[in-house]
Amino acid sequence: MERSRLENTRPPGRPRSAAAHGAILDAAIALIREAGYDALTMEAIAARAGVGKATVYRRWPGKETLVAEAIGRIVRAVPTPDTGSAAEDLRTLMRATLRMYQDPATAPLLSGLVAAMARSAPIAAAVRAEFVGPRREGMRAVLARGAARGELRADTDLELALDLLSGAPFYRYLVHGGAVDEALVEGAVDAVLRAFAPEVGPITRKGGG
Amino acid sequence: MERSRLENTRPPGRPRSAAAHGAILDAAIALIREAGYDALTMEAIAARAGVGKATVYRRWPGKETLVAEAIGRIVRAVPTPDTGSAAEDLRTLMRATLRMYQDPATAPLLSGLVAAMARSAPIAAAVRAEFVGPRREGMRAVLARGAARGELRADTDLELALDLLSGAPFYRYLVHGGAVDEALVEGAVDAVLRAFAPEVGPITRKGGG
DNA sequence: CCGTTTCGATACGCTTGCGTTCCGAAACCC
DNA sequence: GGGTTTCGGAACGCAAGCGTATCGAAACGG
Repeated sequence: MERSRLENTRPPGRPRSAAAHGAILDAAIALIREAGYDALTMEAIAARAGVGKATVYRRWPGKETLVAEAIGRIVRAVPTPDTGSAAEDLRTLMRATLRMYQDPATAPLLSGLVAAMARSAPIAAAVRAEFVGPRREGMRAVLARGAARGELRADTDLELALDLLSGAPFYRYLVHGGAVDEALVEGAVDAVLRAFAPEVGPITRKGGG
Repeated sequence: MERSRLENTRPPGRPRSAAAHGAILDAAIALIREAGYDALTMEAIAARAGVGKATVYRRWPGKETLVAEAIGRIVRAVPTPDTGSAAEDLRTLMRATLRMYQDPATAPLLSGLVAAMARSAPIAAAVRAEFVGPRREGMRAVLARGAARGELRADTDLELALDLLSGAPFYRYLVHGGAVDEALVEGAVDAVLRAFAPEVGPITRKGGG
């Protein structure tokens, strides 16, 4: 292969193990799940990954940047539904959110991530870019399509609607401690749909799709 | 004063300083504000309070119980309005919430408290009892009165409404990073009022007050 | 085969914070 | 004044985690 040599002149010596790289990131996520962000130690990461500490420090200068990169591994690819009904699409998305809160392997991550975000701007940026952003954009698209279709008021404050939908289960889980269940997410969707329903005017029946 | 001697037989020796007690709790809160819960150290608390570490450990067995007691000092006495209009009362309460989020001395506490709650059940209980509970009960009372008065649907899910109202600014501040401003809290109140408005029946005009 | 680099593993020095213990001084009761 | 306890302050031993250094072995290019 001449190409690879010409394109990025492979440095001499033994190449870095991609497997080790991935194992380290996976170990970091697993440990955050189990004990939270601030119980996370570089030693534990290396041990869990079956890797020497030097192998970790060779790749990342410290815990912060490592975690920032690992964030992207938490949850992947939440497909954005588009059935033609904002109500149905919202329910689909919120049920996926519900699953996350009910998953004992994922929910404990939340408080750790919140704490990490508050303390580190790079981590906050990474969480928003890799984790919050994509989900929020998907939901925003659903709401925007609903507004365009007339299911929601044209002047709906999408950001407010998004924060209402995402904030309710988030707040209940982290602060209030109540049950994050189907009733909550369904209720939140219904409430938002009612709150931003178009004015009940002269015609306006239901059959829009 | 014979009474005090008879009632609780004061122990011999120099009595514990109430001033030191308060200074320690205040110092703990001040330090959480400045650097977050997990940057909080017993040494820093004692130093800030102008107190020896022994004086701290004589009163609390560790950081956790100390913080649990200090929580009550963060914010005091949020009077529950009762003007006869749930809309107006809600706006009053949410504006108080807004002030908390906009206060640079208070807002940074939130993420620290969330992290502390996630790690310690006693702290979680203390935060809910001293901080979240009273505010939530006040707002629940406002909503309940509104429902009784017919401003809200009789079957309104109060817990859901509360989580929507409190969750939106909470989520925006901690996760999304957007501006927590008047538009957000006013919008949230309006949205909840619309979401749980009684069915638009025959009469129902606006003049309720 | 030789030089270079990474590999997993271990040991090291360093810092930080915990919780305890001591000190002389002060405050309280008898 | 004597006995007791707390006071603020400092020192202590201990444990944990950081980031670096070193080891022999292994994986590459030339």
